[in-house]
Amino acid sequence: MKPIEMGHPASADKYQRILDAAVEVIAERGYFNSPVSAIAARAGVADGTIYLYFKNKDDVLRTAIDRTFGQFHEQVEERFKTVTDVRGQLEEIARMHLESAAVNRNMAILMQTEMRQSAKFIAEFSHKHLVRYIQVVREVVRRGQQEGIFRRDVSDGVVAHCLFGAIDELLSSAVFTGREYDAKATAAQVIDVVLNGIGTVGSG
Amino acid sequence: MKPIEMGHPASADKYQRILDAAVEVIAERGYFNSPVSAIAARAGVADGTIYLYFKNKDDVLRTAIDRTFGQFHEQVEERFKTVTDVRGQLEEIARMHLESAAVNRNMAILMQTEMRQSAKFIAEFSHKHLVRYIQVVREVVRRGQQEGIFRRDVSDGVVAHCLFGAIDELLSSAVFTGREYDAKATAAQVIDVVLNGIGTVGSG
Amino acid sequence: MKPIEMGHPASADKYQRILDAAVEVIAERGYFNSPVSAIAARAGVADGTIYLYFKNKDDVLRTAIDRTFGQFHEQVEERFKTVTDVRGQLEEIARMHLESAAVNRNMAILMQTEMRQSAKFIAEFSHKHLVRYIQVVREVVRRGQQEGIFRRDVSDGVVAHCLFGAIDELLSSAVFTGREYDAKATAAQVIDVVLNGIGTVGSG
Amino acid sequence: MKPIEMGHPASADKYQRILDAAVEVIAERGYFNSPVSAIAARAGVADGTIYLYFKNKDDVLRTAIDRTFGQFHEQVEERFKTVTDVRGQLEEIARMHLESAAVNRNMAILMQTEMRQSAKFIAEFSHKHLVRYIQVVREVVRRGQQEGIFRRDVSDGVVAHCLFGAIDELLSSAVFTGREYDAKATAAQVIDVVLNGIGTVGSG
DNA sequence: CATGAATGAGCGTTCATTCAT
DNA sequence: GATGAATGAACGCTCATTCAT
Repeated sequence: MKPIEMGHPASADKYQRILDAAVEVIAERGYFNSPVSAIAARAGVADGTIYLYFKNKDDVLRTAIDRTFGQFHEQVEERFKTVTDVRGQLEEIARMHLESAAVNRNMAILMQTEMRQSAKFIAEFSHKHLVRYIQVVREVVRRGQQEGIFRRDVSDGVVAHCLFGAIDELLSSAVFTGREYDAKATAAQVIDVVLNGIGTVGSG
Repeated sequence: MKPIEMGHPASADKYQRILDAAVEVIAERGYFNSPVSAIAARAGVADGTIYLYFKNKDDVLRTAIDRTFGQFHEQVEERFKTVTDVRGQLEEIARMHLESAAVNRNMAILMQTEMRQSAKFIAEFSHKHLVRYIQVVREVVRRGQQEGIFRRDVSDGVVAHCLFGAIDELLSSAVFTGREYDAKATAAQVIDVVLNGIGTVGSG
Repeated sequence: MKPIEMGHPASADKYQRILDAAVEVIAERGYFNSPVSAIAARAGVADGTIYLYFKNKDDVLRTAIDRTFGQFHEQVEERFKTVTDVRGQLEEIARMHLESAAVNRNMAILMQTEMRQSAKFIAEFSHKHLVRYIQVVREVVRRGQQEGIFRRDVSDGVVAHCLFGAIDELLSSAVFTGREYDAKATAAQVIDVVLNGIGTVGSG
Repeated sequence: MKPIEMGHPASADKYQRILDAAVEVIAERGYFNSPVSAIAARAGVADGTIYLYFKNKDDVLRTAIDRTFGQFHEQVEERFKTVTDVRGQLEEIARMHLESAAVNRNMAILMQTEMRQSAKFIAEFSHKHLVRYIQVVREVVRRGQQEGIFRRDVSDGVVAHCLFGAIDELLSSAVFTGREYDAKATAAQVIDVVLNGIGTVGSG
């Protein structure tokens, strides 16, 4: 609403403060155990204020997740301009995925929990985002197959899901145990496993 | 499947009916949109009856999940008595994982969704089950490494998570899209990818 | 729900107690100024109990009014079996209208106030009841015209509305000033005015 | 119609616009479903501006009704200067009543609905206006009785209420069904009914 | 054991009103 | 004067849980 952000400490960007508060509170307690009043309190605004910025409680969560995915996809696009080889691209995606979760651990928790909810409104928009992510991976894999770098006897879809699943599960485990990790090294490891396999020569 | 119930001798039937109803209803509507009264109605008992068998609503879900994991682990143990080679064991785990989800799709939905509720819930309860699962895989991997069948330069933990994540994600995708799959073939594919990698010779 | 009413003083017919409380409270404060909690408190039940007996707040008001009109129409039908002359019937309707308001003054207030509300849900079902009432009067008037007892040069509809309006307004005035009245005498007066007019001979 | 406003010299315009907007919006949606913000929007002013001109939301409605009644009574007084016979005066009141409702249908809706809100509101405020109206009619009737034109054996109060009620109910019916009517002709009909009665000679 | 009526805390949301600008 | 962002009390309604029968 106010185009020029002036940095007033107290009244500054309530919109963002509400989003941050929501991510924090929901990561801690879960969406359905997070009353709007708790989010408002954390953001330092009145309950009603939430509804000046968002249509309803759903909308807050949706917006927070949408923005995170939006940023992630922007990053990926940007990065793909300079890294163009398939293996590099897969490593970059894995790294950015792991890194963004390390940067915003609350959001990572949210992704690991609330996005899997079967509650209709969550399921619908979450699915959309995941599908898009998988799609990106899938296209890289397909290109790798065309270039003869990847085997053609496994479906690109299966590979994409395996890759995403592997990364996501490593992340999940780190998030829930509170373990720290090196995004770049971990990314390299996953890609190594999926590209080269864990079998010693001749085991296949 | 119908062992002699301990502690609910006369009413093992109702106990089980409530669990089944809970899984059904929660899979359809989500935990927070499933009133106890809906579960009771589906089970054909009075609302209050649920509290004769379970401490509270959480307890019903928790028990349902516990039992499913329990059965899964029993199956795995049983199977490992006859299948002893590492590759075979990994394939069996993957197959049983995918198969049990196909057999009881409602429970599969629950695992993909409600099991990953709020950080608290997953941290305190679900995580325990996943850790145990991962542990089993990990031991197989470790044995493979000792036997020289698997590379020793990647951590068994990472491999275990990658394997579990890959299977789980394929499953998740199938559950959400409603796609049918052949558990054995799909299991073979995943194991193939993770053991042999997707890179063509020399790409690694 | 309990077919045989056993007269337990405390738990007896909550349904009726809620209806009575609603009529009381709404008569005092108006529908929109009567929180469900106030109705529940007056009825001596918990807020949630209202929803065991009624779909929602609207439903309580609607039911109360429906029942009153239902009883009124039953009375009218019953009475018309023995009183068959048109003048007598008009007097009976007027008397019963005024009497039922005297018997249940709160309901009378409700009719004079809440039934005129433009709020959609009220307007719709109120209109239905009023139309039915007018219709009954109209038919009596029409019969009087056919029998040559009433003038044929004024529309039955206009006469019906005049009659209803006259009675209703006398009632309204009595209700709001708290004045007592003799239903039979008042009814006779109204009918006298509308049948014979107030003009002295030759004034028309 | 645009006298020089006292007390709001520069902003008579906004004052009136708010009143008009309130009448419009409340007629459409009902008082309790008309947020102040909706009235402000319709008037083309900010929400807060309403509170510069009116004490609160109630005050806006009250003022709108007050002014309408004021204008009506001015009209009646003015008209009574030239029409002095009792029958003529009754016809004029009825006509003006019906006409003003036809001219400003929104206000008519308000009178038929919102004016009759909760007992308190009507008792304390609206009733005053109705009493004044009735009083005027009553005096005309009384004069008619003194002049021997009207019967003396029916109370002037009863007659006044009958007359007002009849007109009001005809109006109400027209408003709710959206029917158009000829104010003068309708007024004549009502007066005819009440003065001459509907009975044929000898029926009384 | 089993019931289901009853409870009441707690939720998401609205909106009359205020007040810093 | 005029604004409209902000407030927070209040609402209608749900539902996990209890307990008299």
